[in-house]
Amino acid sequence: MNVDNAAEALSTNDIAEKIKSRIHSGAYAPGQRLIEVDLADEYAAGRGRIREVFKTLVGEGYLEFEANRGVHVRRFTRAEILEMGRVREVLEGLSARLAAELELSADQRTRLEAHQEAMNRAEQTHDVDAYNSENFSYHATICAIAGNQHVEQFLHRVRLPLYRLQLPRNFSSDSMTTSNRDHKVITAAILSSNPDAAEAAMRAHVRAGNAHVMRISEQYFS
Amino acid sequence: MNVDNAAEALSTNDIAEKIKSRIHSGAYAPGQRLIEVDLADEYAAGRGRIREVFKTLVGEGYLEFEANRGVHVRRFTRAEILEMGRVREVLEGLSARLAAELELSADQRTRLEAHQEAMNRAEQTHDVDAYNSENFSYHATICAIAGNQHVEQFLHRVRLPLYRLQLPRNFSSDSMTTSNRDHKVITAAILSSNPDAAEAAMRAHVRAGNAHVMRISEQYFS
DNA sequence: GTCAACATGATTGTCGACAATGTGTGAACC
DNA sequence: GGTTCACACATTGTCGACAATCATGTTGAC
Repeated sequence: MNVDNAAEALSTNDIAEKIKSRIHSGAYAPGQRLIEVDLADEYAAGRGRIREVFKTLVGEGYLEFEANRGVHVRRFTRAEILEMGRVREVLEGLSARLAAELELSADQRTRLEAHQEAMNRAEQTHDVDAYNSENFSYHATICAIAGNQHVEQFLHRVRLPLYRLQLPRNFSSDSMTTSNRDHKVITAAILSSNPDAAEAAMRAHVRAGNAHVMRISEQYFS
Repeated sequence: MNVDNAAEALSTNDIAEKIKSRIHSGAYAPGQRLIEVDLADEYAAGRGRIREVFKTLVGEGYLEFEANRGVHVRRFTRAEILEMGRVREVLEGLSARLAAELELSADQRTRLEAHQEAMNRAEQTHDVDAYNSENFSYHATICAIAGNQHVEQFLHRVRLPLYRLQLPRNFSSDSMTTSNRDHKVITAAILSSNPDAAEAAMRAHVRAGNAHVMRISEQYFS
């Protein structure tokens, strides 16, 4: 497309981040094959560097590798997403548990409450986009409070398919209310340092989300 | 050491497997730096290929990368192992739950029972090595029955530090009895299709193992 | 018209060479 | 003797070239 893809020197890490964000945004669509020389050209790098980035992104679950065919953007079937959903259930549950086990700092409490209130506002004003966005931040915040690197890393991986399914109609105004009811229970459990309740509520919450995936139209899985 | 490292052509995959097994066996010790040109020489490959293998193994948690310093074998602190232990707890729990949710085939029942009986025998004969080995197979079997790719993959990652800690004295004859008591409960829960019981028992079992790690001498973490 | 064999182009697989970076050693100076 | 600078060595970072492989389209025989 662009003729002037001269660009300045990008570090190998920058390239990886750019490719990831293009996958998230859908600029690189699920199933799309990525040609080494094209990207090398586009990012002003040699093929070797692109290849190494590919290997890293395969490891992170963004790309899939096929011998002598290179890589293509990972495509998730409904069955795979549900399989990942089961894992997400227990990991989000652990995340909530770990957060509830800690004595939260004032700052952590404030952040958690702020996200909860933002979701409450979005719910009342029926702002689906805002709710969606805050929903992600909320879960990320709990994960950050939990402070377990592996939980964070693994959760990121099993959440990958959701980013692409993160469409406005993913939340109807109705399911938004249901979802936020769960959030309030989780928030309360964490703030009152009740690990068992926090984990149980979070697991139920994610399980409900998975049930939602089961009802989504087949077209989204292409 | 060897002068005659001529060797035949190894596929890139073979190289990755060989490096992994050397890490497991301790031939490449935790913290040891791996020099690209040395391995390229040893495995009769170019440096580029070795670099790509490194990227893959970093992604799998075997190696750690440092800018301009290459890679070294991942070293786990006690705190990290305990952090991974928390994740292992819920993932092994999920593994047991998923297995218990299924209608097991005759073959699956047989395999599970065979491992349980092998552990029983090892317990009675106080054969710590056999018990250790069967213990790993037992957990792997449950995981295989569960049939969730992500559970399997993630569990493999959080089990990594245990392979190196898999030393004879890891199980005293006493703790072997305690451990196997858990196993019997888990096996029964899976065979009788009781997911809640299976998960709860497995979580308690892993939690006990983590408590054991907390008491291990500091020397093992080097 | 159909199919096989072949030729061709596109893409990945692999290597070696050179540049950039970091590390350690030794000499010069205070 | 101790500190600092500079040089040499070891190692990683990057690229371009060539070989191997795969996909596709074309030719020719039946």
